[in-house]
Amino acid sequence: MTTTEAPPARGRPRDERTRVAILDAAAELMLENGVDKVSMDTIAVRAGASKATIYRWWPTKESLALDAVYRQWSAAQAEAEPSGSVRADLVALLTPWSRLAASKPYARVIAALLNAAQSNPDFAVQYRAHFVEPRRERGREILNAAVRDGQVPPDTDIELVLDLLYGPIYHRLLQGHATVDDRFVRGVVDVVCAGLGIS
Amino acid sequence: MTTTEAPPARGRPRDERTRVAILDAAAELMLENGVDKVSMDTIAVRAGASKATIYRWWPTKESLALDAVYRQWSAAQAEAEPSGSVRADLVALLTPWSRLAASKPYARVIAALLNAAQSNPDFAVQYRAHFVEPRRERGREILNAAVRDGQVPPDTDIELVLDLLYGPIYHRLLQGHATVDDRFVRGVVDVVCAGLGIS
Amino acid sequence: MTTTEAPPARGRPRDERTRVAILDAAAELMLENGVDKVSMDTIAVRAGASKATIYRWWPTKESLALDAVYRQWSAAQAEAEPSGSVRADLVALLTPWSRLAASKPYARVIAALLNAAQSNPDFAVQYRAHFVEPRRERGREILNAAVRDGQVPPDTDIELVLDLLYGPIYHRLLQGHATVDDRFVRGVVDVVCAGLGIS
Amino acid sequence: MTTTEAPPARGRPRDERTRVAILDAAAELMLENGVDKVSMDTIAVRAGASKATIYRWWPTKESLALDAVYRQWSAAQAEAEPSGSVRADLVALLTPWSRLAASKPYARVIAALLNAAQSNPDFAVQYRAHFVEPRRERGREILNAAVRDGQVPPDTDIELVLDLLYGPIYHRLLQGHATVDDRFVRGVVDVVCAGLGIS
DNA sequence: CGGTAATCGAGACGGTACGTCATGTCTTACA
DNA sequence: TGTAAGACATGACGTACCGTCTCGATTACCG
Repeated sequence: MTTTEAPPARGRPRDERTRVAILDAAAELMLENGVDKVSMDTIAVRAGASKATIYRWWPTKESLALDAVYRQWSAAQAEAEPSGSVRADLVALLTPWSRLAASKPYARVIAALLNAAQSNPDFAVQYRAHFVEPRRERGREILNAAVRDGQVPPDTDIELVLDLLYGPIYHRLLQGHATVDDRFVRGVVDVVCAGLGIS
Repeated sequence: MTTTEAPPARGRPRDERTRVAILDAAAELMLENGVDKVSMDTIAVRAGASKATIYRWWPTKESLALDAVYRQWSAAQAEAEPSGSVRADLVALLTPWSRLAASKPYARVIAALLNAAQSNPDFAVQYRAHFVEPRRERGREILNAAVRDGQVPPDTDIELVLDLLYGPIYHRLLQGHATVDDRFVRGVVDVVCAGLGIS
Repeated sequence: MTTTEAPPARGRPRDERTRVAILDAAAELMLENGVDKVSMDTIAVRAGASKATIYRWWPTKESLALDAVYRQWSAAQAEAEPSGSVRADLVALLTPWSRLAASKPYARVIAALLNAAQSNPDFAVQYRAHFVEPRRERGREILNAAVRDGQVPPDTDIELVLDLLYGPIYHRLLQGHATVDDRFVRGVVDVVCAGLGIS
Repeated sequence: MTTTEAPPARGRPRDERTRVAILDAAAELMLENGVDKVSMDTIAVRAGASKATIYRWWPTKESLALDAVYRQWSAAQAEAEPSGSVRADLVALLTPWSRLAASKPYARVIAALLNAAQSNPDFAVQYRAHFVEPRRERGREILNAAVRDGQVPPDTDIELVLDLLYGPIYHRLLQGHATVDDRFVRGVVDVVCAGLGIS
């Protein structure tokens, strides 16, 4: 049984340092100024790269923004141990994430990605696959385990519960009408748990 | 006590038909194509107006989008009678609104406004004053009445509850990972009411 | 009898100073560096104009080069009096023109126009209408007059004679294998006149 | 006196088939589309060669164009026997050459070379050494022989006569205001010979 | 036969200019 | 004064070439 060999890789290989420089430059500029206010030229100059090189690997500014921010985003993820308590697990899931999201002007970038996703279904898929689904999946596991344990009734609409958990946090992040802090996250989890009949 | 008379109005008065034509053209084009894909030139041509006239009354494209869409939005509002049941009142508040929001590609425009608001605090205030606060205020009244009635404990964090109600719906509208229908809205209200200890 | 009135001219009129600034900048830069070595951006900056404004009035760099150089070219034209002598008239026609052509690196610009004309029939027509035909026409008049006078046989192929007069001068200008001076021009006219049987 | 031996030739020798493939591809593409419209990438792909290989042997696109077209050009040359008649010898010199030049869009390539030569003295030398001098030299021989024979006065300016012969043909080829056919060539030779006092 | 040296194809890369498009301001004439 | 028409400066866009580079593979000579 032979593993599929990597192809011989003809031609000059992609320069990893350039790739990283572009992503770093994009992330820094976009977080500081917002995606729309940053030009591809500026990113190219900051990265010491060529605009053509950027377009060779990222078709649009938004796809670059997604990769660039996701790089920081995913680097700052820590998995928590399941504790047996649904409430505690949900708080442990949401709190670090909400702290990260509120720690820098990520909301501005998220809003830009969201905006781009509205008119581009392919990009919407990319966006959800990176920023939405992984986090929902973790929540889904916690809730499914709770159903198996009998802590939550078996006819519970898990997807609805996930929206009840993430929706309010996104709401505050994006609309900016109030701050997102640990108290708020705990409050959301408390009401939802109470609503599901969890002690 | 005299009502404040309109000022003498020197020169040619503002043309109301032009104002409406601009708003209509902007709303139609932006709903169909998304705010970013529509240029001010296109709106001007469609409205039979001059670009200078548009900029005279609206400083940015987003402020025009806000006015244009809010005009349709507010025209389609109906106030429901308070029924005595918190749950029923909340459903009566959220359902027509969620139907409206999902009836056309409003989410695309909302996302654009939200995006603009991230980098422009003044516009963020405008946005919230038009699209967020009026609806929250209606919900706030319902919940405050419930507190007065004793249906809800007096230490309830009303703002958090409002986010629990609106957040999930906005979440689905913007992220597009699932549809917003009456069942979903009722589900949200059910869990939240249960969480608050409402029968 | 009413002269055809110019139409009311709606909108902001074209800025004549901008037009002249663009032509001057283009002429100066192109003569100094050659058409190909000058970028539209550079011309725009030098003219204090916008690139978009240039493209609004001139579709290609070559069409701009044509207008710009023709402006200098045509300004430096002086008409000579017919003297009765074909030879003298031809010398009087060709000498000032050849001096002008050799006075600055016009040949470099002409070569660029010629090159562009090879692949663009419409531009070729423009080029000939500006740089070739007016001068040929003057020569044609002289030669036709000579035919009427009987100085030249009536079956003379005028167009061929014109090519015999202009061809050698263009040849030296473009190929650069020898200089174009008054002696050369007179020599060309002498041989051609002798070939036509003119005393 | 020893002929300088080729050096021992270390390393892999140059691939002759590649050289020919590049020249063929360049000639075909440039004649069909014009030098400026053809990119080095396109030539490389058509030739099945690498762009780096092209640049290794030809410093600029124009130098490649020169080699590529000269290859066809020189392959189609036939030497005519001296006949004793100057007029006949000149016609025999110019006619096959003018036929060749007019047989394909060579003028377009010539114009590009000429254009490049205007801004690059070294290339101008190359151009003349390939396309101008060999032909002039043949004409020079004919005319010098005519001087020796006494058919032409000894004080004749041979270079001027050469320009009178080649200039008009180049003029029509490049300016395109009239066709170059055998009649035209014979007409040029006739007038020039008459001008020189040749029967 | 193994090492050294050059050539070659593939293709990534930095850079420059292109020609287009949208924004927001302006200048004119008309209402 | 308000407005339509439309010119204009500004600046970003996304593309196309240029000429250089870095690989791995190839092909000769040379020891």
